Amino acid sequence: MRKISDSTVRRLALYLRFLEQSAAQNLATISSAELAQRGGTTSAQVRKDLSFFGSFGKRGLGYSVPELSARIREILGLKRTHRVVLVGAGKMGGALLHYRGFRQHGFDVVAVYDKDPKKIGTRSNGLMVRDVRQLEADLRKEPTDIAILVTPAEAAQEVTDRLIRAGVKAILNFAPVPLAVPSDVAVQSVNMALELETLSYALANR
Amino acid sequence: MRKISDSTVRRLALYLRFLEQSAAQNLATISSAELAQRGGTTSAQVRKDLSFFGSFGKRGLGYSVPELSARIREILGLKRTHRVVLVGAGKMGGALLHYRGFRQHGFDVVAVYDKDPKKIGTRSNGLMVRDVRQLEADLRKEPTDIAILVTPAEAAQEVTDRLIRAGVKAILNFAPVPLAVPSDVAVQSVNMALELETLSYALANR
DNA sequence: GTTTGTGAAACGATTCACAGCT
DNA sequence: AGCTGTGAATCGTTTCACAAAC
Repeated sequence: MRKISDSTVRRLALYLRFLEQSAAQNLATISSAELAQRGGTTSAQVRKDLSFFGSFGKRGLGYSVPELSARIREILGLKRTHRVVLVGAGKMGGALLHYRGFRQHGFDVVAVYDKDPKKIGTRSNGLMVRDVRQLEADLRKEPTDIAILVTPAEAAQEVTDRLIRAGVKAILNFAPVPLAVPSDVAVQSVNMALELETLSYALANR
Repeated sequence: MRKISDSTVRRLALYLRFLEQSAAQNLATISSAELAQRGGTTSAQVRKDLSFFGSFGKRGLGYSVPELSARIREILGLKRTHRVVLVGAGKMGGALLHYRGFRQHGFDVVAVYDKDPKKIGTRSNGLMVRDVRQLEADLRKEPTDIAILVTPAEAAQEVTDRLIRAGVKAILNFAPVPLAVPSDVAVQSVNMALELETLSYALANR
């Protein structure tokens, strides 16, 4: 398949949000202009993004809300739920475990790992924290291809290596370091201090 | 000043991380190639990024680590500490409050707000949770231009409007909705379910 | 000899604008 | 008449490649 840009993929996910809202309001159709407005982009951009994958609209009418939702969910691989493991049972890990948005969007956190013996065995949101050394054995029994990494910086690469050995193919990284991974593994990093620094730049240059 | 792209600014913040690590190892100079490698980019990209702001290197030698650090900190507006207010004292807000990376990089969370009377008055990491309705009055006394927004989706826009009225000029948004803000206010959004969806796309298209 | 700084070239993403359906 | 789908034009970013500085 033709290479699709990361920004196109992110916008598709955004469009899907608006489509879900529109569905909740029982709207049957939506135009590229309406989708664009809510996503802070242009109607041409919306149509171009969709055109990479097919032509889903009706000229003169717009897009069928349920049909376009289904198509985008298919494109993004969201027609099934995804099992997710979380590594790092600190404050941040615990907060993410309670975040309802994951489950709502089809991402099931099925296990939590840590290496601190004080945390292993404790319960959080219905899950018992397991020893990170069990990771490979557990995933051999129940393959899982998405992990959320919420360890301190020092442990991040080591845990990443372990996750990859266990067959994980996608990592959402909250540790403030870049991860080295083979090219068939996808990583999305969220670096919170970095986000604040870009805001600092914006403030300094008004 | 010439418009600098968001990706350039993010990379500068990344370079700064590596420079800090290099400084900790007492390295005196660093080449664009070394900076590039750690940041997952190319030496030409590093030099181009820096060239928008001046010429900081020595040909044949590279860049002085302390000098380049200082320059980037200046460019990003990081030569002073920034006061930050946090709105939303839920699990996620609490986790962010304990995140040491903010303070380490010069961002001081000075107050936490919530609208839930059950949370107001409780203490978290040395800060008492205040009523969000005090926001305007508090910021009038102590102006603060960065806010971290960690409310549920429903409250996000209302709180944003309040923050803007209180003079906040930059918002790090963890609520899963786009925020409408005037053009002189900067927003960086972190949408965790969206990040997982881009990973799902990557998994579906290997 | 090494590495920067930077125009020029290549590439990629966005916007334009309009023909083609409904 | 209204809105999509899409080539063509535009705009912005990245990469190339080399002269200049050390």
